[in-house]
This record gives sequence, C-alpha cells and structure tokens, in this order.
Amino acid sequence: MEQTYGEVNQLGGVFVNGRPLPNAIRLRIVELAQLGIRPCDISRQLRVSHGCVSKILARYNETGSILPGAIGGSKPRVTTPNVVKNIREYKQNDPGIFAWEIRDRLLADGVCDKYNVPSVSSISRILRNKIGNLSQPNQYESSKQASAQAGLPYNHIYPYSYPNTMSPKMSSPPGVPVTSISRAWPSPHTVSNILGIPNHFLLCEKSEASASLRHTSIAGAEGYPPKMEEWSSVNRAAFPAAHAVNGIDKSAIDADIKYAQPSSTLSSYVSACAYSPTNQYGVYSGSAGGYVAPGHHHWQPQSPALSHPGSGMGMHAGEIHSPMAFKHQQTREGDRKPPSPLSKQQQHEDLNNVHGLSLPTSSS
DNA sequence: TGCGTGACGGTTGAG
DNA sequence: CCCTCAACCGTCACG
Repeated sequence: MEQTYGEVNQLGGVFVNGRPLPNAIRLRIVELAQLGIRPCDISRQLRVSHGCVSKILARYNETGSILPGAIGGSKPRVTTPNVVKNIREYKQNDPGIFAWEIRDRLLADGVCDKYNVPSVSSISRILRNKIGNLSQPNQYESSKQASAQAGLPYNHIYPYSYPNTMSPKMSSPPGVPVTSISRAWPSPHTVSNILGIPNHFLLCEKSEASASLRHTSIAGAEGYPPKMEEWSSVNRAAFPAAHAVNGIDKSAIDADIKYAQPSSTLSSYVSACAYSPTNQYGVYSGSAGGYVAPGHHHWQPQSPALSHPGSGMGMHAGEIHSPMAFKHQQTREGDRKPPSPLSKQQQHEDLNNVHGLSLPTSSS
C-alpha cells in the first residue's frame, strides 16, 4: 500500500477503497449541508456517493465530528490491571467466589461498567492464569496500575476520543465542552514527546514516515493513542490554531478545501504536505465539480518529504483539524448517548464563522 | 427522485 | 515477523 491509486465511482469521483475521504471533503459535505444544500446535490457536486454523504452527515449530526473513525486496531482490553487487581482482591477475600460473582461485584463496585466488564470466561482465565498464584505480585498491577481506569467506559477510551488533540490552546473553545477524555490506557510516549520534536516537524516527513508518524504526531500533542487514522490525527495534532475559531484552524481548513474548490478564494492554498500517500492518498485534485479530475495535481502521493524536504510550510494545509471533530465530546460506541449536538443554528454559525465562505449552491 | 440501509470488498493496526 | 481479527472505510444496490 505504498501508493494507493484511486478508483472512480459512479459519479466520477475518485476514492480509495477502504480509506476515508479526505477531511476536506468531509468538511465540505458538512458545510454544504449546513448551507441547506441537499445531500443529493452535495453528492453530485463533490462526486461522492450519496451513501457516503448520508453517512458522514449522519455521523456529524450524531457526534459532531466530521472525522472518520479509528481504523484498525483492537479494542482495549477489558482485563486491565485494575480489574485484575480487583479480581484478585475478591478472590483473596473469598477464595470460593465464583467468576460470575466476581463479575457482578466488578459491576457493583464500579470497577467496570456493563460495557467493559470481563466475561465470566475471561474472569475464569484471569483467575487461572494471573491469580492462580496469589503469592506472585501481579505484573500489571505493579507496573501499570496508573493506566488502569477500569471504571471508565469503553467509550471513553476508544476511538472517538480525540477531540482536543488539536492544540492545547483550543482544547476548550467556547461552547465546546471538553470532557478531557485524555486517553485512559497507557501510551503517553511518543516520538515527539520523547524527542521534544514539534509535531509539525514530524508531519512533514510523513509520506515516508507515515508509519512512524502515526505513532507520533497525534499522541505527541496530548498523549492520545496513536489509534486514530494517521492523517486525521496527524493534522490535528500538528497544527497550531492560528486562526482557530471554535477550534478550527482556518488556514488549514482553507487549504484543505483547495481540493474541493480550486476555483474559490481558497485556491491559493497549496501545500506539498497536503496528504501523505498513505493517509490521504493525495487525491482529489480538481474542482468541487471536478473533484476527481486528475488534472492539476496528479493523483499521486504528495510526499512532502520528497517534494519539499525540510519545508515546514504547507503542512498546515494538509488537513482540517478536528475542530469540527468534536464540538461536543461525544463518543460513538453503542452506548453513546443521544448526541446533543449543537443546534443547527449553532453549527451553521460555527461553520460560517470558521470559513467565512460563500459557498455556491448546488451546481446541479 | 431522494435518501436510509446493508452487503461488499477493501485497509488498518493491536494483539 | 507474520497472522488473525475486528474495527473502520466508501461504493453500490435495493427498497
């Protein structure tokens, strides 16, 4: 998957199977929707399948995020050190306790909730494998106790918990509840943290170093798990909120939007660091109408490292940062609460404020 | 015609 | 290092 070449959908749009649309397009979809443009028109205009438009808008309405979910990876383990520790305590206090009783107690004591409580079989396995010898200090417990936030629902720590990954300064924009989800599981160490390298420097080398990048930049900012799709995470973490409005870096957004509307006033934003091959598959050149048109910018991986070595510029153009991403901290697991997204009015204002765009109405 | 939904083939990354 | 698995993706077709 070095270079991923797009496929063309029925509308003539280019996409990469299995990969999310660029944030620029995702944002565009939301913007247009906010402007009252019908999804079908958005679909045609951006040449994105209506199903995708529908999905993105639905997600936005539900979570307030335009960002794709975390791809790949595994769920965090439910048998956290804290859970193991509690299980052990239960077992010590009552050697005859049954696994299902332990399970109940974990719930009752708030160690786990119904979403992350281990199964009875898991508990049995824990009892057998980890607590079988109670004289042995538990490896987890001793080393990673702090990381165990067993009481935390799964949502809190998984995918959509990167709202404020953007920039510390924008972690709490007005009206944007930031419940500080800062990850619950361990992995605070990142290249940037360790080396003290600003994320945006890392960003510029992502084409080649995307693999490492995905483990660095995002988490680098605030210790988020490198769990998110690298391109979204990267950008979120990397860009300072220069003109942040509601947490959105306008310049970054504008630049991003260049993909969609070269003909607009935004077209001047150009970035070599726009998308890495792996993360954004550098597509979507052309105009909103011709999103696909592999005309000006090829459908090539825009490898910043190659095209603009050492250039710190342009990286800002790569993405939209999660500003939109989490207008309200919302997780999207099954138990997620009803959205309570911003009102349409508010959302609209947000978008307009952010972009100050005068978006064209449907071209169709 | 517009749109929600699910199947599908794909990618990704933790374990 | 490779594999597995479960998450996600966008497209497509159907109703």
